[in-house]
Amino acid sequence: MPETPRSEQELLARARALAGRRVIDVATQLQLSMPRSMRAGKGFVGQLIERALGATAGSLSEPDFQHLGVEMKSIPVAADGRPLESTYVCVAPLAEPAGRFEHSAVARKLARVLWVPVQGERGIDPAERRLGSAVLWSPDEHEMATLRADWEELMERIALGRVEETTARHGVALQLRPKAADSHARRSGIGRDGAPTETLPRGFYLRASFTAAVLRRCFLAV
DNA sequence: AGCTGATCATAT
DNA sequence: ATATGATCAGCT
Repeated sequence: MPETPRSEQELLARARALAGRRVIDVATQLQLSMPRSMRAGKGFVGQLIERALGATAGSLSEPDFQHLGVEMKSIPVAADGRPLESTYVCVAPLAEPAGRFEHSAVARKLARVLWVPVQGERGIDPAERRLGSAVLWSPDEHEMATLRADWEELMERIALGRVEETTARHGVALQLRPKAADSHARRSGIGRDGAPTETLPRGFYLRASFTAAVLRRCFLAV
């Protein structure tokens, strides 16, 4: 297990040293065996890269590299570099939705992100998928405004007890989607009358259309 | 073909 | 139990 990087530059250098390598080679080096399938190992590649880079936050509600304030996200991409999936950000607070965007978990996690592209096409054997060149990103003014507007809209709906009628169709960049073991999971929330109720746990996700624009901008600058 | 709602594994 | 890491599968 590598030590945690001491600077952003060191983190980026380490991440870029992974570029071009296959998932199975990184796994072998860390003495990890491959899951039977991506269905059975959904988080495997992300956790593999966290280990390879020396992330520290575990399952805490903190950026992966706490001392650097950097969140690492592996992102499955097609041959043309476009993301194939949305990106999970964090759980949505359904019971105590007060607060300002600047202090939200969404804003803290997205303040600085290390994107690590990974070949994600379903036709490629998971073991054979290659890592791409990582990029560091912070939201620009426009991206930040979009994220804030989405967050405020979604949080307002939660606060007003309208989470049940809020779907993944809401939000330009950020969406609210189920985040649970299954559809029977329940979490405290706010009901239509403003009274406490039980509802399906949800998380904030970035739409693939948004991360596509982010990656385009990052790779243009490189 | 893209997207939404559902789901799988692991850490603490 | 609830956070993290995500991808799957079926519908539009």
